[in-house]
Amino acid sequence: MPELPEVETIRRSLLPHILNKPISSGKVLYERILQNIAPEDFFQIMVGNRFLQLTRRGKYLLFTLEKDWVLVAHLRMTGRLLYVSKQEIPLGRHTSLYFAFQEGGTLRLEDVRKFATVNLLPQTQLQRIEGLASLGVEPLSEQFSLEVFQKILEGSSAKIKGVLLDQRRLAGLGNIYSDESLFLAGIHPERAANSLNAQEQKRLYAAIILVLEEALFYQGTTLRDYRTGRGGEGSFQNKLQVYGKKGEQCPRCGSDFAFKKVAGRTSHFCPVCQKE
DNA sequence: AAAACCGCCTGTCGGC
DNA sequence: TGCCGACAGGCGGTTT
Repeated sequence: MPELPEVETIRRSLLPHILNKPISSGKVLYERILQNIAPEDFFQIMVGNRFLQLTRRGKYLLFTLEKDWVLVAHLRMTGRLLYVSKQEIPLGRHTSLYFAFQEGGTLRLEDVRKFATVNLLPQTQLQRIEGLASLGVEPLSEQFSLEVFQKILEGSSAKIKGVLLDQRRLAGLGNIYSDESLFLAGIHPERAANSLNAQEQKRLYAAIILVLEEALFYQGTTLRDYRTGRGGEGSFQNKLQVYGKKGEQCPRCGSDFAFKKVAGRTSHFCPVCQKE
């Protein structure tokens, strides 16, 4: 499931292929992907237009177009964004939307489970996308200081796992990197966020940054659906310590890993290294 | 006000 | 072998 490192990898891998190329045509095959606009209006704006910039905020990708339009994409669970150089290659079975560039090549959004969303709106209206407007701090930015993180933790008595997943507090963590960060820091997912002592706060802060940076270096985690913008697989799945390790033992202490639903998601942790 | 729960979707897997 | 329920998890909306 694309989290921050995956979405950032997609951004970087699409960037060299899609900028400043006039869009000559396109099609929506799953209409409900368009959140705020009808297909006819959508293509009226898109055809003849060009992507000028591609940026990321949390798990959102923002394609800036001419005339101040912005296409905002969120891949949710199984969405993929792919640049395919040969226009003739048939569309995948789960293609929801594609654009063809005048000079050849297509940009495609594929999504098995159809949760992905696309909005097209003027730059000045971006705040209309509630989830985007309310995003918290970017964990790989300079704004994410230890002090900022401490404020987040101390401001909530909810379970730490739920706080890490709350995009309004911290933008970009999903289930995989939350579990990996908590394991690395040795903190139980059900601890109250405001119960962490200064040392634990610091460990978790460092763990989040380390895990995200390493995952980004390895171009994300491909367990099933995730692909880069060019169709490649990431390799951080080979570096996972705890996520998906059912039936295996903790590399640190040898105990059997534990599993439990916390904040609605399966949490993976070591019951010995991560005491409640 | 915050937290828990549900619906959206389809493919995969384990059990019988 | 084939069927079926459970499960995967991000997020918005609803309920508690």
